[in-house]
Amino acid sequence: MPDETTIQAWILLHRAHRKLQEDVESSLKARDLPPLDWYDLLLELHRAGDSGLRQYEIGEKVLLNKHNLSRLIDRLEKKQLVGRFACAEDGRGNQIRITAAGKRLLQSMWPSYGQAIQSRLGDKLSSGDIKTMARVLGSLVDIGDQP
Amino acid sequence: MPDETTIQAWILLHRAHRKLQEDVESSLKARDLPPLDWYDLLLELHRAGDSGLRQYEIGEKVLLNKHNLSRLIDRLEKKQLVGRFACAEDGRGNQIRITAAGKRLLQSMWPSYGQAIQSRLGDKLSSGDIKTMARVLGSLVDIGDQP
DNA sequence: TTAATTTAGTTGCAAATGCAACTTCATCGA
DNA sequence: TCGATGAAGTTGCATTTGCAACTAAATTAA
Repeated sequence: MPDETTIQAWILLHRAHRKLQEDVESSLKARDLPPLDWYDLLLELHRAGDSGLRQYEIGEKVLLNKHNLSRLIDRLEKKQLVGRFACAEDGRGNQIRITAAGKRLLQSMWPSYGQAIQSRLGDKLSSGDIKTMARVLGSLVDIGDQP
Repeated sequence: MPDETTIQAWILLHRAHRKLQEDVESSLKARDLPPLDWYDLLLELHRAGDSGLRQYEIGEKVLLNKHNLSRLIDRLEKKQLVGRFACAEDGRGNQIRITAAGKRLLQSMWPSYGQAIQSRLGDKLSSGDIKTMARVLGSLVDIGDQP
């Protein structure tokens, strides 16, 4: 059973996440920009370059399950921000690629998004604490799923 | 604008949260137990004692906005886990109090919940890292909302 | 005191999420 | 080589969330 500090850390992970998420989300919305998920996904595709990514690869990166991802991509595709293309190696799957409009959106979101991150996180913590936070959370994410 | 580490910390906050949340949530569901939010809310009410809490007080604690909280309480009330009572001091509001059944549920959830937290968090990090994580995240949550 | 503004909470509606079932294609083992 | 099993995505349906508008009571201001 977890000790008090572990419980506290768990609860704070929730609350910190919820608070920052809502803050940043609402500052995007105030500028009529799409939600965070869109940015996340487009950024991964942008980084992936011209070959794009398979859906399951995106899912692994952004930790989104396949049915929600499928519908998220539906929305982005409808706005012409990404494209679905048949996959040569695997007839079941498809390659997802970012479009020029997708890249433009990415760029146009960054000023607001970056500023929100900076004011909610960067300005609130010392750079040492930020580094520590990244290290500790990173080890939680990277660790496999062995029970 | 945020530096690379800050961006990384931000992204990892999301992914760590999502991963742990889904893990724990699914291990509750596997035992036919209600979701995390229920536990959170019931725990706050339990801690608050016999006088209960106003809805807005709960909202501040669990960082839930009022309309979602209102409906969360609807669900708990329907299951007789909490009760809504008229508030003497303020005719608009109501006091929320946990019922005996609510306390029983809290107890029955703890073994699964606690174990999930321990295996996902407690066992993965050193106790020093957990303490650090609690401290850093805590400072993010506590800090007020000055822009 | 009365009118204007805020605050607590609720509700209707649209959008997003979770779950389970389904289709289609790959792959593995006999 | 073929049949069973599994993986990649999609979709229907129920639940949950977010947004905006609403009611009702408290607070403030004139």
